[in-house]
Amino acid sequence: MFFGEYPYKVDEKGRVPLPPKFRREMKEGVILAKGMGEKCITVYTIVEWKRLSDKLAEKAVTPANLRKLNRAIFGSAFSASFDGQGRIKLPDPLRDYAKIADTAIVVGANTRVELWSEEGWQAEKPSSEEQASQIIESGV
Amino acid sequence: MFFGEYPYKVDEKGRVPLPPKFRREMKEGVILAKGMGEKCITVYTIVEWKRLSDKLAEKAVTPANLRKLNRAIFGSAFSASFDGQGRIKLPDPLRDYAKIADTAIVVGANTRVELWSEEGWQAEKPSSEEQASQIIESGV
DNA sequence: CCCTTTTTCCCCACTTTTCCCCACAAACCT
DNA sequence: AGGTTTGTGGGGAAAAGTGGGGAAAAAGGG
Repeated sequence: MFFGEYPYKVDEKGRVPLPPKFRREMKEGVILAKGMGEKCITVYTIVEWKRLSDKLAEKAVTPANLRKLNRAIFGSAFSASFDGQGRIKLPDPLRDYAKIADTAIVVGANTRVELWSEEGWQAEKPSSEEQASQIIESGV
Repeated sequence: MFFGEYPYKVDEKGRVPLPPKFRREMKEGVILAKGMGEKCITVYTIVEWKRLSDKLAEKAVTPANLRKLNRAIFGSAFSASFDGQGRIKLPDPLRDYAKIADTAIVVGANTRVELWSEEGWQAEKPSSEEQASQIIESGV
């Protein structure tokens, strides 16, 4: 379970730390992929990634469909592991996609972790909060 | 069950005590999150947090919806535990959000606890009392 | 195919923050 | 009144954030 919002520096080598609490649930490394729909990088634990890709595969009705799906999902995914300081290297294609320059906002989103550029996060946050408050006001 | 209203100092390290009576129901630590709608910090027991987040997740109708919800709810939540003196460290993003400077008003609100800035609480209290008396007058 | 250049990865180093512990004074309870 | 609990402050050890050097591996060009 991942919580919270943490700003981290991305150094010249493209490395970003994740919070120690997150690392402890990611000992076997992580899968980095494009955020679905959103301009961010999604960080999956290995088990979460397996669950997701299995679930998607079930949904593909035709073989051609499945091939396209696999291409899209696996084509933009990279595995990564931590260096001695708890950092991962962001693959350039993903870093470009999310427009992350020298600061990354690490956001815990329950089963997943997301990496945002400062600007991207400033834009997304209100929209997510809006969505959330609608659901909350509809009665909890 | 949490009662009452207590002012506490926030020290230079961002630590706030909770009343001993509250602590005793929070031995396994707490989850701090943004007040929903209000500019305060909400303190949940672990079980209360689980109940809330599960309930919210049920309400999401689409995957995109659920992603935004998780982002908003979990992204602004932090886990915390008590030091030897019964204090917790307020995460900077939440402290900023609630505009808590050097004094926090700790308010017991039945299943939850809230942390307010002095000014925020002065503004909110009359509005809550007003609302409450309307509900009470409508028949208890 | 080999040599050069670039990238990756592991290690070390420094600074800041966090967390755990101790200390004291005020309040409370009996 | 005396002992216990609680509010408040701070010191110091440990952990985390940040930056960089250099060997190994990969890529690219002649």
